[in-house]
Amino acid sequence: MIAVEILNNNNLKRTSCREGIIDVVMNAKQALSENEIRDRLVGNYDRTTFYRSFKTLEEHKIIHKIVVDNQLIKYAIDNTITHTDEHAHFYCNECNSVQCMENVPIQKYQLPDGYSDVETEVLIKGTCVNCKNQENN
Amino acid sequence: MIAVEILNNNNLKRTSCREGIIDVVMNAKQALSENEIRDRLVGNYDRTTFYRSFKTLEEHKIIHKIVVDNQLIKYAIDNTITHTDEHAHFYCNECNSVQCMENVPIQKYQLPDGYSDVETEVLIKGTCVNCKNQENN
DNA sequence: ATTTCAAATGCAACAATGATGCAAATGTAT
DNA sequence: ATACATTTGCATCATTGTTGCATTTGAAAT
Repeated sequence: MIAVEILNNNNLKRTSCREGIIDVVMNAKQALSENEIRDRLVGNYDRTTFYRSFKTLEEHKIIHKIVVDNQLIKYAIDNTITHTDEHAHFYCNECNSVQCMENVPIQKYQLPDGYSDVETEVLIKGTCVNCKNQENN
Repeated sequence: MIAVEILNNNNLKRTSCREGIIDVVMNAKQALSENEIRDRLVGNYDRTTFYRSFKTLEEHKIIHKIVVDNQLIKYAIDNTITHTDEHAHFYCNECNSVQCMENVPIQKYQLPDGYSDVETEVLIKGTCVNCKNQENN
């Protein structure tokens, strides 16, 4: 799926800012922060425009936020776009990268009586494979 | 354990702001937002003092943050104080409350080769028992 | 109880971020 | 090509995170 199609499917106007954000996020191997995305965008957009484009894409569940300790915010393409299942996210304490663990499904949690769950977020923190390999050199 | 002991154990000076925050958070049945804690405090403290007290208590792992969608931040007493295991947190989509699910332990996730995990955060979103009961009335 | 000194507070100030109103520019359906 | 609703860019404001510094306070030593 390409950015334009995604916008059309969601009845959103195809503006270069929105298109650019989707392209960058879809092609990234890792989740990216707002600044990382802005740096990779071709055009230069007003802070407000960028902020509103993000908000729109989030509201339409095209991209989603991953928050680490309320400090670091990274964005990734949503499951509904890539047609993958809900998955855990991994945060590397060493290189501060965030990765979608597409092969690590969210497990089911047994809640006390009366509670019903709709969605579960899992953030695993540790050392990623790149940082581990570097240690061995 | 009482607030003064906790401060002593961590080699922190016993100031009324710190003591107050710990008291409020320990006695709360749910995790509280910064404003909810401030409202329940007896004294009136400068914004910076309050902010720095929070930071200190977090750094010493006396209280911990729970973040929901990077919008809502709630605080609760840390596991190391209450001597409970790591547990999932529950966010109620209806009343916006955050509760520590002390009886819902974090499950183990199998990561791809080369990844090592240190800590896992789980946030379950849904409807809490209070809100469910209200629906039936 | 008084003295002493490092630590914490309160205040000013600044940066970053979230948010809104509005005129101008742009996308898209006709 | 035209028309109109949507989006953009700019100004502006609120909130929050952060730091420097003079003053105050907690707690240890006397």
